Amino acid sequence: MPRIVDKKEKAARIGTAAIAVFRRRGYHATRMADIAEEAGTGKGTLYEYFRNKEDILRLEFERYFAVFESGVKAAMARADSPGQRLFALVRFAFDHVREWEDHCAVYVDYFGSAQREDDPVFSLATIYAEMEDVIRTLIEEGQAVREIDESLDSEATAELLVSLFDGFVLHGVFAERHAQPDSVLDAITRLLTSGLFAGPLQHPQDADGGARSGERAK
Amino acid sequence: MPRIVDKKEKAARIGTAAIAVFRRRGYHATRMADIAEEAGTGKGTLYEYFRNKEDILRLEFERYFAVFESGVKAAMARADSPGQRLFALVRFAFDHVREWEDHCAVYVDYFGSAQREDDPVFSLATIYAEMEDVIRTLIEEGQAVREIDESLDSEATAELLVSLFDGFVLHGVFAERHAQPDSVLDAITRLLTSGLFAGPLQHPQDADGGARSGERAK
Amino acid sequence: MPRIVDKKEKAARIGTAAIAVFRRRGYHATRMADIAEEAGTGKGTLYEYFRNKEDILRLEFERYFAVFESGVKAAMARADSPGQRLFALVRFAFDHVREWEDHCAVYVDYFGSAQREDDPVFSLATIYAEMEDVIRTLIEEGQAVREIDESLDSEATAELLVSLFDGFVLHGVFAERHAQPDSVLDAITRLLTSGLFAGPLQHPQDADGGARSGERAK
Amino acid sequence: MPRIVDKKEKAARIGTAAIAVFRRRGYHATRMADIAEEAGTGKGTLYEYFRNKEDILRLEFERYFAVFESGVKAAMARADSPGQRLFALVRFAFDHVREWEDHCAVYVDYFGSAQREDDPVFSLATIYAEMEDVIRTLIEEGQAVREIDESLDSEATAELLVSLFDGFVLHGVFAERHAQPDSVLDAITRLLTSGLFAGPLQHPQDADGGARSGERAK
DNA sequence: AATGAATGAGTCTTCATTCAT
DNA sequence: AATGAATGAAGACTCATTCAT
Repeated sequence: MPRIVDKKEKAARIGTAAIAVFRRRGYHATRMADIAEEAGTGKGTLYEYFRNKEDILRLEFERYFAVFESGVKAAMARADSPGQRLFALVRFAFDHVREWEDHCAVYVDYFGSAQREDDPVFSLATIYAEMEDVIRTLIEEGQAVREIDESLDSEATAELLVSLFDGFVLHGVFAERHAQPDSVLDAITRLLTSGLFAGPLQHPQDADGGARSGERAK
Repeated sequence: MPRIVDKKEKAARIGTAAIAVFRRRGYHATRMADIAEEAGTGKGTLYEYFRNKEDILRLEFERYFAVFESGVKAAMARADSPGQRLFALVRFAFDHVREWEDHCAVYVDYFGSAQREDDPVFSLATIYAEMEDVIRTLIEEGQAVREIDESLDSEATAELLVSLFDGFVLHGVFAERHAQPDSVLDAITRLLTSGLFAGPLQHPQDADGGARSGERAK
Repeated sequence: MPRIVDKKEKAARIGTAAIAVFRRRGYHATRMADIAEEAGTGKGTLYEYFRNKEDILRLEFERYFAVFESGVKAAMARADSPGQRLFALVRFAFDHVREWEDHCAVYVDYFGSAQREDDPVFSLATIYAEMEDVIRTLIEEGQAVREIDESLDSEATAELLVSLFDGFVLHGVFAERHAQPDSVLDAITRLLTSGLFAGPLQHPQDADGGARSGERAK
Repeated sequence: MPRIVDKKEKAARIGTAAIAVFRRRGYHATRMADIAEEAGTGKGTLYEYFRNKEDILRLEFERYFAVFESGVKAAMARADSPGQRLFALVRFAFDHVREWEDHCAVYVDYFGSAQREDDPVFSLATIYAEMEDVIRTLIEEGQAVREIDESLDSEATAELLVSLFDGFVLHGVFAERHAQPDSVLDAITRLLTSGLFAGPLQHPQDADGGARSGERAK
């Protein structure tokens, strides 16, 4: 008999509004009043749907991540070889990030300062570790069937790919993108496929003493 | 005269202390009192050397960036071809980042939320744009002398490289690194040189309708 | 007509529920939502029966006090001499308090902080003054018929008895009672009847200068 | 080199101011701003000396209680027999309460609602239990040397005395005192010494069925 | 009549910054 | 020059009360 509301939908509206403001002003600079205003409600109403400021972010993150996870699964299910699955995974991840750009920017902001390794759902470290594991396995499977170059260090390459992904996200936050995102994706494809150089590169001798270098170039 | 040396040194001590605490607790969570304690001074003293909290970060950033810039110049001066200069630049950047890891982590934290396009010294966007410009030019020069594959989109690839760099930084902040940093650098070298795959990859047909895809793969 | 019965009964249910929660959590810490939950209604419903939070307490207090007043009258009507009326009054008061223990505890809580001398029904000061008046009169009547020791200061003794009563209440709130309430009542009876000591007590000389003491002991 | 302050003294000033305002407005209704104003400082300053609102009360309570405890010891040391020690204790307690009237009123307010049995320093129940123990022991010692009537129930009487004390405090909070406090103290002395009545009282027959009564009167 | 969703006034608490010493 | 005591602006959060349904 009181007002009837779709609680889920209203929570979603608030969550979306919050992400928008977080993106605009940054998580820390955002006041609850800002979120309320953006969502078109009173301050108190926010607390009917979320326990506190951090909780709004957490719940949005869970939503974001659930979509990501199921998307990854679907994308990989459509591919037939380890290498193609790897490709599908990379492609999906980059597309997903572009679609959830605001969320990503906010997570960089938020996780950039807070290490909360206690909460596994909210722990980027855990999520990254899982991602790297999946990728590493794909690389190794690809190597087993000679689809991927056997000389690759699978662990390092997995980390590299996740880093590349992170960089793509971060770049969208820090810098204005000048090139078309599509063309950057093409460049990534190109890079993964055949590297940058036209032919074997003549490597420079390490001039700084080579302390950290070793036998890096082939 | 000795006064001046003292001043500089004390400012440096405070700056270093601040970065250390920022890294540990995050910029926002760090209180001036924390910095003072870490630096072994009183709170009030901080304001003898810096205008405010943000100023401490800004000045450290300038120091970081000055070293970076001169290092880039030196590294490039030692190489003889555009491709090698590009390589030298990438190598130096990654080494530099590892050496200034705390600073980088703090910048991710700080710039992750604040967009201050007003202040050109403090604007990552500007700095990134410059970096990308240098890299793009190198790529184009490399292409002119057929050292670098002419089919590369120089702008997109420049952005990609900077992103890769960002990702490397970010990953150190967000995730624990599992692979040795050196082996990741090797993987990067490897990737730049010849891509991931053993031979031409058979690309999957895009199953999701290809809305965003176009003719991405060659 | 049945509506009216319902109304009264529901108000009573809410009032009882409120007292129970007030007792458990304290008046200030109790939220209207708690009362609603305890009463098995919605929050809004409370306001159909009471103007506000304080009003719930006020109305319960009036109910409590009405029962007390009529009980006092009945008890005194059954006794035949001033001294016996005094005894009956004391006995009834203590019994009443034990029966309405939760109410009493809540009043201590509530009146402990709020002085609202504006509302005479709700003013403990007024009620106490009346009680003391009744007792003082009884004492004086008892003294007139030589039933009560004439050397007693009737006003001070009246206040003492009310204080003793208060203390009994308060003690139930503050401390866990260790002795059986019945045995405490017995001790009170005993005390009123013949004091503590076996014979005349040799009073100590006041060593602290006796500023406040004077010739207190006979 | 910064402003030099007697931290102890300033904390004391704030504590005293706080008690005064708590007394006037009640603990719950008092805002930190009120305390600050009364103490003649800014709001923030309060937090330099106390962790939070409750802490102000807690620390004042500890001060109050320390004085009480040492006073009790001193008073009892000056008396030579159990009965006289009991008297000295009672006298001191009542005097102390009058001197610390504001504190007592505030404690009634505060403890009236909050049961915090977790915190042993702040637990009235513990303190009361200790007091009752001391008194009970005194009574029993007095009985052993036939100074105190052996028919007394020592536990119940101890509780009664503490209750009487409580009541005296509470009465000062709830009601305006009409009789002179000194004369109430005299009445207490009188009561303890020889009860209220001139001779053996003819007890009324319990008319209410006597469910709770038993053989209370002699 | 009954309800609980909505609200914003009100409060504690934090902390960057100032400034007397 | 160095300090830390003082401060108040600012912000998260609570909860009595209102009111649309």
